Amino acid sequence: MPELPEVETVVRTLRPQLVGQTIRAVWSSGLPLRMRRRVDEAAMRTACIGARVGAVARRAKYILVELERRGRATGTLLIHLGMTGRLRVEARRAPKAKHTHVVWTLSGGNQLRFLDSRRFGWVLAAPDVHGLPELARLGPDALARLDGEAFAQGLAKSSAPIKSFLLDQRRIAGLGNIYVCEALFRARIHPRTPARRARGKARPLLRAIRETLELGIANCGTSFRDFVDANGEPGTNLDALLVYGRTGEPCQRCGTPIRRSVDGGRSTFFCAGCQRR
DNA sequence: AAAACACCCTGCCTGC
DNA sequence: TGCAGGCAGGGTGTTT
Repeated sequence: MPELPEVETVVRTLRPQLVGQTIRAVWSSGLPLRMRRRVDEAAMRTACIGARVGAVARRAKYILVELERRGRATGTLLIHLGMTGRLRVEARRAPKAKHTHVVWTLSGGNQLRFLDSRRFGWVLAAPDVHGLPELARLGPDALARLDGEAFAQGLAKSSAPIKSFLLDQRRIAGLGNIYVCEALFRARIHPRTPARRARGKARPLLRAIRETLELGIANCGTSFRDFVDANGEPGTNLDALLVYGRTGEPCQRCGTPIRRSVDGGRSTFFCAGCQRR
């Protein structure tokens, strides 16, 4: 479900509720999550119980809850929301909603809860998560200061459609289907353009990506179906989308009806007038 | 090595 | 009202 702006929104709403809290207990449903992997409850307990939350950060679409003991960093709780993952902070006595898979009890009397109906999300805790392949293979964060020249060189070496290129988290990390469609529209690049042919547009494309993501964050995320932040609030970015989900509506730049195609099994929205092959 | 595809899972919406 | 089919913003492993 969530892409970079949604994850950033969750992190921002989570941070004030978690930092300074000590984790007292951990529970998990035992059901398998992403790739049929179960949460390693023993490792989770070892890393979390008695630890204090020092910071809450984001790397691409991952949430990092930094743990410390006696003021020293001792580990990280790593969370990926997948498609339908949600984090909520609720009173300990509040009933556990359906699809609750992990619960961390906090010193203040609340619980952090991870819910995920489709179970495409992932949760783990470890002393050092940075060497894990999940994080190690990520490309530069899409909101980091990106090197336009390096990005252009990456484009030049790939024949994949530009949409696939941008969705590949090893190239640039944090974009998903919605924001890729939006960024390509802003940059006037057809989604099926071979990456190497978009090389000359590397800088405008990076600018479009940044604008798209910053707008998404300013609007607290896109709530297309059911995205909500850690307080249960939906974002308002749906209204700001220019092409995604707008099949048949006139392009806001040229009036051509927005088209939908399917690429690699995923919906693509674009304007055939502005985004020429 | 890179690109294309199948797969993981539930919920919701559409059309019959 | 029920049911089948299609669709969904994620990543990963396997095949080509």
